[in-house]
Amino acid sequence: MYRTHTCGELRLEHQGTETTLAGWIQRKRELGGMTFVDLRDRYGITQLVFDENTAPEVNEKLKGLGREFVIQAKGSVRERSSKNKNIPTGEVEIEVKEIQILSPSAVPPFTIEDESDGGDEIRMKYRYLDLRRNPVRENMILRSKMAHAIRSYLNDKEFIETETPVLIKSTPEGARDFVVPSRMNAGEFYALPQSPQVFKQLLMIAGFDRYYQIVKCFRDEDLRADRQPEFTQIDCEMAFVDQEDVLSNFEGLTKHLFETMKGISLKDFPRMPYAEAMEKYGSDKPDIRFGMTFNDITALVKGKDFKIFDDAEYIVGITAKGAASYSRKQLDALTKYVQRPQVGAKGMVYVKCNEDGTFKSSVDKFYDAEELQKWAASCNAEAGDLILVLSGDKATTQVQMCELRLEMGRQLELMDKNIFSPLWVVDFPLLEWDDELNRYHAMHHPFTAPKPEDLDLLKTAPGEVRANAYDLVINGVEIGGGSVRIFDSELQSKMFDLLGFTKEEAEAQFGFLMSAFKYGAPPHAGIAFGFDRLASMFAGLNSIRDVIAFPKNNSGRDVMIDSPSQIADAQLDELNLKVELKEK
RNA sequence: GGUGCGGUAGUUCAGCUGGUUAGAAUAUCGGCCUGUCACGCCGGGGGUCGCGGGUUCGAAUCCCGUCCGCACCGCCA
Repeated sequence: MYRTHTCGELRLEHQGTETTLAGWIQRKRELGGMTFVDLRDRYGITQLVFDENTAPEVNEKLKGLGREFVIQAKGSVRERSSKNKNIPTGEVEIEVKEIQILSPSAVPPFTIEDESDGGDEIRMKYRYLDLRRNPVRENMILRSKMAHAIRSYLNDKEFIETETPVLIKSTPEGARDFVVPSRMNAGEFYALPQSPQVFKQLLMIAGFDRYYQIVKCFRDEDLRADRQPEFTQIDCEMAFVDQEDVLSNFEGLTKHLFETMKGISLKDFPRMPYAEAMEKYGSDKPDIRFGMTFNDITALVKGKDFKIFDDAEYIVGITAKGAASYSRKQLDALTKYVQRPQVGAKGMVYVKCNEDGTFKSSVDKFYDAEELQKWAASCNAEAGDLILVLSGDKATTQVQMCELRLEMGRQLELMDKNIFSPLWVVDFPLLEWDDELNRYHAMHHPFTAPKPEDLDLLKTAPGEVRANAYDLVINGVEIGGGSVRIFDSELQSKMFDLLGFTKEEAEAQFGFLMSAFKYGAPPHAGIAFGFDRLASMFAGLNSIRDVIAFPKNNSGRDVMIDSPSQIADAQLDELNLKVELKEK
């Protein structure tokens, strides 16, 4: 037996107990005649004492020990003469009678402490050491508990957890696929799933009624703090339901998670049509922790000889409460911010609504106080507020203003990490025009059902057709999305047709689904949540890397195991492959 | 594919308008220390200043290229 107790459980009531502990040496404090050793495991830290009463050979053994050695210590629990109130085991210590080195340790490359001296790069290279640190491990425990809570909630509601294959078929729609060569089928490749989409629909046709899976998905696209090439989804599908059933079920799940994980009870989630989100926030994932919504002032400001506005398709203002005191320097910095290539605005117009009722704007030459008063009225600005205006073509300007609004939200500290403002964005467009391909592509995916009332538009104005598709957005983060699916093979054919598939292509890629629809497909709908994003949000972190045990870096590399890597010629040979890199 | 920031001791960083032997903290090693718990005190060792090229009498510092990391844009049905 390696241990009788963990390093986190001994208390004053254990006084006199003979115990055996095992763990890592957190720290050694040598005071000459006596030495304290903090022994650490997942559960806590217990202090070991060595002094003149300790056997000489034990004290001798102690000399060679350093940080992160794994040792076993036998001894008795006693009350400390000077207690440490900061840790739960701080009232006791172990009077050590015997120690054994279970495993020595080299000096670790960074300190294994809550506030490590190590930067991201080295901690990722030695992730197994990083995971020893409390904050990192706690994130993983949080994730584990969330997964448990999700499973138990969905199991209680009769959802069947079903595994779907990881080696599937590549499809041209959507993100790039990761592919896996097949040895037994020379020259052919599996693809890793971007989502188990078609399988869960087939499970509905199979009559499972309710399916879920906490499942790895794969997308071969560039990474971000909130995007990894392999990530985890809470994937769900329900039969004989409409949009409302899905929203209420998963609003329920979300509330349950906030309640059990964070003790927060959320009010009912507002619903916002996509069109409204774009008009008011310039984004399909608005952060509604704060207002500062868009005000379209296009009609109001045109015709005053200000050429930039006269030439613009769309002119939009937001009101930053209490920001009239912004200095010239701050305003210049804001202008610079929107001019960065990432945002890409040409310039920014401001209007200070001064406390004394006067106005100071960057366009005083063109607009007098009377005009600016109208702007203020339009933008709900009062004395002391600052109006910021961007202009240009509508779609671009909306995106730019969205960035500016978020930046102002940050500057004015309106984005409290401890406040959670969820909403459902609904009525997404079914299709989106793709300039490159010169055709429509599915905004969500090709299996999404158009709204019945918009069906007639499919032929005349496909871009205006709305879908029964929905996203869950919390604090400006897209947590998940889903849709009501097509369950009619004819409509599905029509969709593939609209998306530029020939009959043959549709048959080759999704023939199995089309035939399945012929054998009694129930109406069904589903949703998928980004589990990593949800976990990072619950942990109060911005990067999903922090809630993934072994994440990949910006370039999609695992710097610890050093993957991806080349494979042996023999392996290539078995796969009937020859690697010849294209010239750049 | 693009933009920005960064790469200096094991680690985190300072130094960067060119000029002595490249510093600090921490880690590490040695000595002293019987109630520490970020122990304390004294001392030591530790550097391919990412890499390559250029400018210069002289480059961590300036220029060009390149690699790597992070954030973002494009991309992510």
